[in-house]
Amino acid sequence: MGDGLYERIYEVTKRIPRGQVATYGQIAQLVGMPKAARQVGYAMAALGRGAPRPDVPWHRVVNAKGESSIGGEQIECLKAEGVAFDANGRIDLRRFGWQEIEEGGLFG
DNA sequence: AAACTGACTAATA
DNA sequence: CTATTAGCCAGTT
Repeated sequence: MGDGLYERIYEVTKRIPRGQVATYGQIAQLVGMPKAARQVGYAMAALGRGAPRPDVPWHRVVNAKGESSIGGEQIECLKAEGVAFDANGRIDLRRFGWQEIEEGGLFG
């Protein structure tokens, strides 16, 4: 523990602000492994499976299409935080996608 | 030790 | 829109 890739993923996931979502690939980039989007998903799968990680908001992680890969509780949790889904069950990442850098304010 | 299984993404055809 | 391919890691059997 602590020196695994999964732990790194959990640390980044914990930084996602409430009411926003991040993609697997985005987190993969933040941990320094832009091609490890899969591992991010697998790391999330490892949660809610007897691994107590109540401090990791795994529900704020969705796929690149802006939709929940598992649905169910995932979607319910996001709706409860104010994240809106369209008729296709997709999230508008322009609005709810997590951006480390703020809008820039230049035009934002 | 080897094989299997998972909540992904981007590019190409 | 679908199918295929390459790139990643950890836990279970």
